[in-house]
Amino acid sequence: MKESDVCQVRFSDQAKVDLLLKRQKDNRTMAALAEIFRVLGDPTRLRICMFLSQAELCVCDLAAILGVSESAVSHQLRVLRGQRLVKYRREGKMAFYSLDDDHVQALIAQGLEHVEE
Amino acid sequence: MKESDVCQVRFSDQAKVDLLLKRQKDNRTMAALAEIFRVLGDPTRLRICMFLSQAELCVCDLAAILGVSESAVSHQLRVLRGQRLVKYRREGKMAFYSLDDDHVQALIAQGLEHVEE
DNA sequence: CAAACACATGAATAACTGTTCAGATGTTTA
DNA sequence: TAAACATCTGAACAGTTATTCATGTGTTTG
Repeated sequence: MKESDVCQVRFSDQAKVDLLLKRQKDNRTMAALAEIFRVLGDPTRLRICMFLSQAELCVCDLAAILGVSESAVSHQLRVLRGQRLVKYRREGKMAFYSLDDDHVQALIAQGLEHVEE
Repeated sequence: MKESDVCQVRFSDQAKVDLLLKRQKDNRTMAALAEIFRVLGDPTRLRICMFLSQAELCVCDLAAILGVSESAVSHQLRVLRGQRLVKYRREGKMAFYSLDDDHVQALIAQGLEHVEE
């Protein structure tokens, strides 16, 4: 019987499993990474990021463009802020949002490559 | 009163809004992209992809490494398969999974750059 | 100062999601 | 052929989440 014909774990190929477990990123990093993807995984938030990659926009601009309420946009912007995906600049009563850094745009571009294969 | 002091939409700066709306990706592409991010946004699925980027693994290997039930892994692999993020190779009763293409790994690497700033 | 305005926030609700459990499918072994 | 095995699948439940609604905060305008 070939070794590869059997589920390794049941035959305690602990070396292989241990190696993978040892090499893995720490839990905090993985949780943070999953969180970034999760945040970009909502259509409204993703579209916000797409538009912000092209222009600095205020809340009601975004609401009008996206076709959702300003309240909904504000809630989502808070989530995006929490992951440092967007930043904002206050000017009087206005709040102008933009992407926090270039990583976000690069991440979206990378995702598009997979989608538009 | 400066034009930038006012929310453009209320003053119907339709040119700006229309330009962004015209430039935007079509709904299908955006939905697909959000879906990719959403799928990678679950810690279990993300960890599966991380491990599969290092080795071809069967379901019970993954279950052992992740510390979750084989059923849960199988369910999540189906989701990953649905987005063509992973593929599998049958060999008797075993199913060996691996990443579908290099985009996935590139996407995760790009995400890590943002997290490990 | 009072009203209008842009935005933020808390609570509530409806919709969604990941895991578990029980059972099914198809393959291999004794 | 029967039992063991690896995997898959449907239903159900608990936990999470995005939006709405009402209200609060701070700024600007008349």
